[in-house]
Amino acid sequence: MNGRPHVTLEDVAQMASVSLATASRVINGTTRVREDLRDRVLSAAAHLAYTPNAHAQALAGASHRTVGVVCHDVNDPYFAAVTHGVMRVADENRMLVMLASTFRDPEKEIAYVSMLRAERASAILLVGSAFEDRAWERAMAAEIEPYRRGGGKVAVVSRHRNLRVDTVLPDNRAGAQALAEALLRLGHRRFAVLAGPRSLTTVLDRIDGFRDGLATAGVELSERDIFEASSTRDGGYAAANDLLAARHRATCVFAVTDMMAIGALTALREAGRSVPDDVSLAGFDDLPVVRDLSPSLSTVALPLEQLGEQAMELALTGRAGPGARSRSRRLAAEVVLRGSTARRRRR
Amino acid sequence: MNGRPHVTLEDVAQMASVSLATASRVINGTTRVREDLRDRVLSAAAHLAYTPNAHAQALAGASHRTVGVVCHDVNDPYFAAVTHGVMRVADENRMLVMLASTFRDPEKEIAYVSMLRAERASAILLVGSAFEDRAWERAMAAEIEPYRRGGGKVAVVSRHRNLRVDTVLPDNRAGAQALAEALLRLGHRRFAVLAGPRSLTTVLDRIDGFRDGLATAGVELSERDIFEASSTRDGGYAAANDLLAARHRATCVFAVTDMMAIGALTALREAGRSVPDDVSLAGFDDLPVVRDLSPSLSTVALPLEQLGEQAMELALTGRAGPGARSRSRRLAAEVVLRGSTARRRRR
DNA sequence: CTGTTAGCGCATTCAA
DNA sequence: TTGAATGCGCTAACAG
Repeated sequence: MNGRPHVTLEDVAQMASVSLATASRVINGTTRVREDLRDRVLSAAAHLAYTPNAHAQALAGASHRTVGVVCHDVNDPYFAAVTHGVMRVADENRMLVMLASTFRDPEKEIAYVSMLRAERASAILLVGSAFEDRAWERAMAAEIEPYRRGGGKVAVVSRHRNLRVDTVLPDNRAGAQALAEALLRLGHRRFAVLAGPRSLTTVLDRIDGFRDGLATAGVELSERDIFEASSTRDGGYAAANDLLAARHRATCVFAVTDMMAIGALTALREAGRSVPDDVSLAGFDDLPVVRDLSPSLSTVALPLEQLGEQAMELALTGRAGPGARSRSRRLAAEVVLRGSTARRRRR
Repeated sequence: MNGRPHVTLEDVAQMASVSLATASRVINGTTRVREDLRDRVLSAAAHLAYTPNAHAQALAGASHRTVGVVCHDVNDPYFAAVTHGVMRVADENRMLVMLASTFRDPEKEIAYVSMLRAERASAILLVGSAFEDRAWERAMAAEIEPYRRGGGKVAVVSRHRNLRVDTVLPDNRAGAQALAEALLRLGHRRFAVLAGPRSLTTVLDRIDGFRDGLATAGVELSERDIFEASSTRDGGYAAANDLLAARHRATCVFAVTDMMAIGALTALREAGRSVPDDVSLAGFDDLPVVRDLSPSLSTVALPLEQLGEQAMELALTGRAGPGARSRSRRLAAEVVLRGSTARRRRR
């Protein structure tokens, strides 16, 4: 910011021939001010196109209406939907959102929290899976704790061990288990999983839940049934091709995220495999677009926008300080069977 | 921000037994400082988990590394992709992005620019179509101009009349025209358009371009061939149903955005119309997901992430002040024919 | 090289 | 009710 200096409250006060204090009072509506003075200040402000300097306000002690949100990738519809929920609540509370996208780089996640801390954001929201990595957890805690000690509120979406903060928890494990049971009911007995990086808690939870569900029918999921790739459309595409190359005999494939399922669907189609006639396919998340695929995708529905809304609400209503007991809201996941899964056919 | 006061540079200086200035120099690396002092400051800072107060820094004159981005809807993949590009460049420059989503409300767009102005964001990016409305244009200009006068940089993606700012311009008109010509070449002569609100410049440009393209073959597009709805998936779904209800005899339908085309595709499928056998369908934008639809969508490809990257670059390299001549970068749009469009069949 | 000091723009005491 | 004065935390002169 250079160029001609900004219009300041001082300028407004001068033009209105009142003191700085009076001008401040008018702008903030804190105290009653004589009608005519008020009018003079207001019209001076309008005339000069005055806008308060949020930095000065923040520094002078007025609380700052900014929240920080850190997600893995804005371009992924999952995060876009959750962020949308966050923004709705932020908007209702006239707050500005500083959104950081880490490009799935754990280091960046910590760096951004640090920047947000510098910005004195009144709350920081971590949206997206934690990383299962002791060093990362420690580094994150080293940022989060002093932040909370300084009065910052923190809320996270998804499970973060060792971070005693308010949490909104999509029920990944139970959802995946219910999905497994539903797929078993369709007659399937041979499964494969297209998984994102096992370093993500979310991925682990979904695999574990799915495995547990299969176990209820005595079906086992071995390491060779799991194809790991990145949690993206291209990851799903690659993982599905790996599965094909391995000549895996699954009659039903579970992709741990809808984005991966979308990539897998195309890979299967390109390989001449019909979904669901040759192989059934299910995802997880229920992104808006999966209903428009053909076949439409069976999946586990998560209330994506609510995830964001509730995290934001927790952050807004949170009592500051690390002393406050951390709250946790669990949101149910629901199995939705659509066209991409079919009853297993006899040969 | 309340709770226990924050750790300040003063605290660090005290703990390191140096002056405030020295501590500042060490933290910012501006000047050489004696080795041992440097170490003492650094270890004190680490020990106290010190983070500079960005507000104080900004107020004291250090330029603020924050940019504001205003888009219509983070949940729409178009904006998500453009924003992704913005974030990439912002990240490379260690800048924080304050992202506002207006929920397609013109009023909010102006309110957010005002807030961003208060935040003294070093640049403001307007992503997404302008509104064709004199009052809106005036109100927006009333925010933008004082902002630029104060040294703020502004860049926009898409055409904004009467806002003399740096612009990144996807070639909507030429793209739509080229699409029309390609569709004519497939033998189509009866067309319909599913359009977003005509209050958006982008929508108008695309319709006009399409009409011009048809005109080259003497094909006219009348008002009755245009079905208007919101620029969303649901809007496309509704518009397609309107078209069906009107028993429109188009052999080819152009949806002005891919999101609308996605909704239309489902509507047509639900109505038992095969795409492209019964009717061809084309969109605009080339969202990543449209390749994974079935049939894959013919569309006009825009370099979405580049749109965001270039806007951000313009803002970063921009000379401040309204005096600076505004620059404009035009990005080409390219027709991509996929499975959703077919040669017109004889009956 | 290091320390002292003067603001940055505002909210908020404290006096009047 | 209004005005004058203080300080928020920091950077950037300036002086030593």
